[in-house]
Parts: sequence; structure tokens; C-alpha cells
Amino acid sequence: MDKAERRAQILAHAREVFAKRGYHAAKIDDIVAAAGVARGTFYLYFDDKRAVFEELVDHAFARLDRAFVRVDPTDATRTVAFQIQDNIERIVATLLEDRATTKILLSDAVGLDPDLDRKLLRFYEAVGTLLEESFRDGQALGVVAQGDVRIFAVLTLGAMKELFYQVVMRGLDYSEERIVAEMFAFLCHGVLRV
Amino acid sequence: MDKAERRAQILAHAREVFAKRGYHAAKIDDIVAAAGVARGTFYLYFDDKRAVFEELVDHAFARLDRAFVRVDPTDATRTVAFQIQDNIERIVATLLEDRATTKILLSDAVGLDPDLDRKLLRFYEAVGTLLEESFRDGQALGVVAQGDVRIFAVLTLGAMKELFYQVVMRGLDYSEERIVAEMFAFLCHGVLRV
Amino acid sequence: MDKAERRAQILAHAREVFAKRGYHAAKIDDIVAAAGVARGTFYLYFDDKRAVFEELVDHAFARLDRAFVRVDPTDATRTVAFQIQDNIERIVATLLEDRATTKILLSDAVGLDPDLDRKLLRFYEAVGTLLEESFRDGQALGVVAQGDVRIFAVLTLGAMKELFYQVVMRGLDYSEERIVAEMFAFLCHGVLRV
Amino acid sequence: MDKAERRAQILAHAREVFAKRGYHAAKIDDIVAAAGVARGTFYLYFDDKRAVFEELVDHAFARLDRAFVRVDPTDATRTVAFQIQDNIERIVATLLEDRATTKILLSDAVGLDPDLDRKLLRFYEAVGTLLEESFRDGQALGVVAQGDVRIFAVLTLGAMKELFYQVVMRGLDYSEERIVAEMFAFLCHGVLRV
DNA sequence: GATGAATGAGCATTCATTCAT
DNA sequence: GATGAATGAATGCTCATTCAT
Repeated sequence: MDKAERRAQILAHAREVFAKRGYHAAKIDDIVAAAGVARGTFYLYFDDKRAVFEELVDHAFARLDRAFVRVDPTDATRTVAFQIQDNIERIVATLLEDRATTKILLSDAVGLDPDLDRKLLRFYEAVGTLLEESFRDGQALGVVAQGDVRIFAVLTLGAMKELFYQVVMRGLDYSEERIVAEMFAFLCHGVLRV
Repeated sequence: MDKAERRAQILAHAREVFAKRGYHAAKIDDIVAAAGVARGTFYLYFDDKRAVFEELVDHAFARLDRAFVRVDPTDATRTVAFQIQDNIERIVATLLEDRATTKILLSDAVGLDPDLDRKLLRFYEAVGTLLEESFRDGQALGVVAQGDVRIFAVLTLGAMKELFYQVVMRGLDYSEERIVAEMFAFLCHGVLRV
Repeated sequence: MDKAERRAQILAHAREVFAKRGYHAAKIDDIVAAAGVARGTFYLYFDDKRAVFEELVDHAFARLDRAFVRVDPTDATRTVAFQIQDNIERIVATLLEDRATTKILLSDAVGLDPDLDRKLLRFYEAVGTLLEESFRDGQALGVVAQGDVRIFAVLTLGAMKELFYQVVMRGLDYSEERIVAEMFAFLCHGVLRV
Repeated sequence: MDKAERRAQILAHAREVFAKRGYHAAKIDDIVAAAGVARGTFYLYFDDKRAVFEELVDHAFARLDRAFVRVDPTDATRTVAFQIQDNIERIVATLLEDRATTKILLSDAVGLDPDLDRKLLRFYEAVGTLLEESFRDGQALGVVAQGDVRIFAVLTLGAMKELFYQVVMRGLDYSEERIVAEMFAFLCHGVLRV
């Protein structure tokens, strides 16, 4: 098994362990036991426990970033609304495809390790910024309400996080299509009719 | 200083320490140092570290529960919309009034201590249920969109959590009124205009 | 309640607690709770935990010492054998009369507190010396085998201690008369018939 | 140094420390300092403090059990009396050979740790049962007095325990042969000649 | 005298990381 | 490269004793 494979193998098992136990409860021993390598081998491929975690988070962001396609208002074949819904679909698919990683992202590893907290923080900051920019674009296109895009991004991000949390961590059982539909509807009209 | 006072004093300092560091990083030493008492004194008033934390969470829920007033559609002096907004106002006020406790609620103490995790989980479950029931009432009154109230509750809770997180933990600086207004608007119309 | 009474009350409850839990597991809290006094009050009457224990042991020795009557070979009304049996009877009666104290004596409080260990050691040394002298007297009277009285004392003490241990601590259920008879027989003829 | 050796080394030092201080007063720090290893190394080889202690007790019982040879009345070369004396010799030799372990067995670790107490209790129960069965065999062979073998076992065990206690813990200085001879004599005829 | 709140020394155990083989 | 034995810092909790009221 070559270097890259061995590395990937450890990474994959670390992901499962982090997902199952959460960062703090995940012990190096659990990871190496799962990966079937010696404890020292882990440190041959990663600087420390946090480094693996960070790498997993970085991968997650990269995948999410790739899933996201900028809305093109000049596209004659697909309406803006369709493109937005399509984006939601891609994000939902991406997050549900690799539930282990999604669990990791959702388990705010708050405490004990400030640098680590910052890592997740930066992840959500990046996601927030992505949303913010999209909303700003949307306002220019007239498909997003006027108002503070920062707040829109925060509220939207929170709503989505919580829904994923319930689905992935708490076993709330909805189909991918349903999740997409509900999110889209919520973002379009809210819930109150007063 | 009598027993109740001393207890309250330790509790208050524990709240600050938990808010500042998070549950795991908060050491008993930090708490007693902050409170200016001996290590043993802490254990005179609380069974263990988790007990203080749980008490803080329970208090928080009690306050939140009291802040919440069931909408009364027969009230001639206050429209339903006003009453809803009033509720949001109360909740926002309650959470911003005691930011330390709010921080504690937002720092999902995930990991290491399963019972503790369950505590926070139950807190949010209770809040979720509260929202769910309110939405069901609202549907009967015609002021909440038709659809799955469970999902509405999850999305709403998430949106609110994230906004508070940004405000309380990340220094996003908005006035109480602004927060209330933005939340209300978001719940009324969402953000998309497609 | 006057001083002496209060002291006696605490002492009595301490005896029960020590008997029930053993020295180490007996907490000052258990004692004062049983006695129905405040923690500080305990220290008004005793220097420390060990002092109570020592006093109980001293009392026990005094009672045992009183129970023991020197054999009088000139007594025309009672044979030497009878007097010896009578002594065993008195000792057994004394130890079974106050089982709590007997438990305390039997729970070698070995460890943690060297001074305390010494206390019990001295108790058994004193009992051993008593036996030794009695055996020496007995040899002069021709009612004890020739040989090393020190060893006789040690073996006899051990045999009795273990029997009491089984009866008082482990629930071995024999009548007082039976215990006396078995001990006497054992001391008279041993168990082997080779 | 391989795993087994290192384990044996720690075990040996633990034995000395337990013997010297008794279970409770023996701190993990004492043990690792004596063994010249780091604190954590101890836990690499043993689950916890109690586990080492239990292992020492188990070893002791195994050795004692091996020392004990069932009396064979058909043996034409060795009389029953000789075989019994031989057994006593073996037991005495075993216990004096490893005085540290013998000290551990004699320091009833009563208190604080119920499971541990039970361990020693079971040890002596097992020894008592062994004696009881031997005495029953002996009665069948006509070399043990008629009577309650349970009591015989208890008295015999107590006598032996106390003698070893004096020899090993209190410095009573007798040769191995002398100890064997005195025990045998005591078991054969007791001490009284009334 | 009586109280009981306060004290703080003391200790077993965990686990990320290192490094000799 | 791989191993896994060794490390040791770090921390929650108990309980005998003191002393201000």
C-alpha cells in the first residue's frame, strides 16, 4: 500500500470515528484501531489529532464549494428560481451523501481546543460569506428581498444547519426531495401568514 | 453571607466561566477562583461540575418558558401579529439580558459526557416542541402556513439559534429591536422572491 | 444533657458506625449524623477521629481485662479446669455482649494511619501478654503443656480471633455455650489424632 | 526489556510497596517510583490499583494451593502423620519464602473498597474450605478428632494466621522448622493439660 | 457550649504524543 | 516505514479539621 493510500485509509477511518463519537470523545486509539495501523503510524501521516480533523473540514468545504453553482440569469434554459432550487438540491445531496462528514461539521467541537473551534468557525464563516454573496447577487437580480444580506445569510445558514442536524444526528426521517422542497418553500415565504 | 447567597454567588461565577470557556474547558479551579472560594466549598453547594451546568440550563429554560406567552386570538386590544412579535421580543430580550447563559446554551457541549449532551438535547427538544405547538395553534388561527409544523419548528429554531450565536458569540452588533424586526420579517416572508 | 452524657452519646454512635463501616469508611459525617450533633461538636469532645477509636479500643481492653480472673489453684470449690473454662466463658460473653466493639477490634485498621495501627497492635500485644502470663502460671500448675508460652499465646489468640471473626463478622451461627465448648476442647486436645 | 518482564517488574515492586504500606497507604506514585517507570506505564499493564492487588492475591492462592498435597493413606512409604507435617512444612515454606506477599495477605484491607475486601475474604474462604475438606478426609482416616470440621478449620486457620502475622509483621524470630514443629504440636495436643 | 460553613491537601486515572527499535 | 511501549501533564472530587458566629 503506497503512502497516499495509507494516508487516505487513516483519514477515512478518522472520519467515521469523529462522526460516531465527536471530536473530544474520539481517541487516537479508536482511530488507529479502526484503521488497523499502529499508533505511531498515525503520526507519520498527520501532525496531530487536530490536523486530521482540520483536513476533514477542509475537504468538506471544498466539496460544498464545488456543489455550489453561481446563478446565471442569462441562461435561457433554466429560470433563476430553478437554478436556486438546483443549488439547494446539490448542497443537500452533498451533505447527505457523506453523512459522517456532515455529522462532524454539525458537532460544534466547542471547548478545550481554541484553534479547533476557530477552524469550524472559519468554515461556517466561509459558508456564510458564500451565502451572503449569493444573496447580494440575488438582490441585484431582484430575486432576493431587499435588506441586510448578512442577516439573511445567518438566518438561512442556521435554518439549514438545524434541519440537517435533526436529519443526520437525530434521525428525523425525510427524503432528500422533501428536504429540498421544505427549505425552498421556507426561504420563499417564511412560515407566518399574518 | 447566607447559604442561598453563597450558592447564588458560585452559580453566577460558574455561569461566567462556562460562558467564557465552554463546559469542557471550564475547570472547577476556574470557577472557584472566580468565586473566591475554596475548592471544597464548591462541592458543598453542588454535587459535581455537571450539576451546576444542568442547573444553569434548567434556569434558562424556565426563564424562556416564562417569556413565552400563548397567543390569544380573542384579545381585542392586540392583533395576533402583534402578539407574535411581542413573543419574539420577549424571547430576544430574555436571551440578550443574560448573555452568559445564552452562550452556554449555544455551545453544544457535545462529546465526553453523554448525560450532559442529553441535557442540552432535551433543552432544545423542549424548545422545539414549544415552537411546534405554537405553530399548530397558529395554523388553526390561519396565521401560520399549512405544512409540516415539525419542520417549521426546526427551521425557525435553527435560524434563531444561529442569529443569537452570531450576536452573542461572534460580536455581530445589532440592536434588540433590529434583531426582533429581522426575525419577524424572515418568518413572515422568507428571503427569496422568485 | 451534661458534658459526660453528650460525650458518651457521641462515643456510642461512633462505635456503631465504626463497627458497621470499619475505621476508614466511617466518616465523621456518619458519626455526627448518627449522634444527632453538629460536626463541630464532635471536636469539642474528641481531639480527632483517631482519638474516639482509641478510646473505644481502650474501653474494650478494660472490659476484657476485668472479665479475666486469675486462676486460683488453692480454691477448693472450683477446679483449675473449671476456672479456665469459666475464664473462656467470661471472655466470650464479654465479646458477644458488645458485638459492635468486637467488630471494631477485629477489623484490623491496617494502612493509612500508622499510629492507629499501633493502637490495635498494642491492644493485641496486651491480650497476648495476658495469655502468655496465664500460660506460664498454668505451666507452674501443671495444667499447660511445657513449651514456648509466647507461641502458645499467639496460636491461642489467633484461633480465638478467627472464630470471633467468623461469628461476629461473617454470621457463623453458634451459641455462646457451643463456642466456649469448642474453644476449650481445641485448647485441650487440638484437632489431630495422629 | 520485553512486555512480560516489564509487567513482572511492576508487579514485584507493587508487591513490596503493598507489603510495606498496606493497600490504602500504598500510592500509585510509590509503586511507579519504586519500579522506576512513569505513572502512565503502570496503567499500560494493569487496569487499576486494585487489579494489581488482586493479581498478587490470586498468585498467592495459586502457590498455596500447589503447596498443598492431599494426604494419601495408602502410601506405604510415608505415614499419614508425616504427610500432614509435610503439608504444614510446604505451606510454611511457601509463606516465608515470599514474605512480602504474606504481609499483603495478612493486612486485611478492610474498608473503603468493598470489592477488594471481598477479594481477601474469598481468599480466606477458599483456604478455609481447603482445610475443612482436609479435616473431613482426616476424620474418615481417623486422624482428625470427631466434631465440627468448620470450627476446626476456623480455629486452625486463625492460629496459623496469627503466628505468621507475628513472624512476618512483628519480627517474631523463629526458624522455619520451629514454626512447623510448634504448629504441628499445637494441632495434635492443644495447650491445656487439664 | 454548639453550630455548620469553609477549607485545601491529597490522589487515581486518561490520553495525546514521542522515540528507540 | 512501521511499530507500540513509555511518557507525564492535567483534573475532578473527598473529607478531616478549623473557626467565626
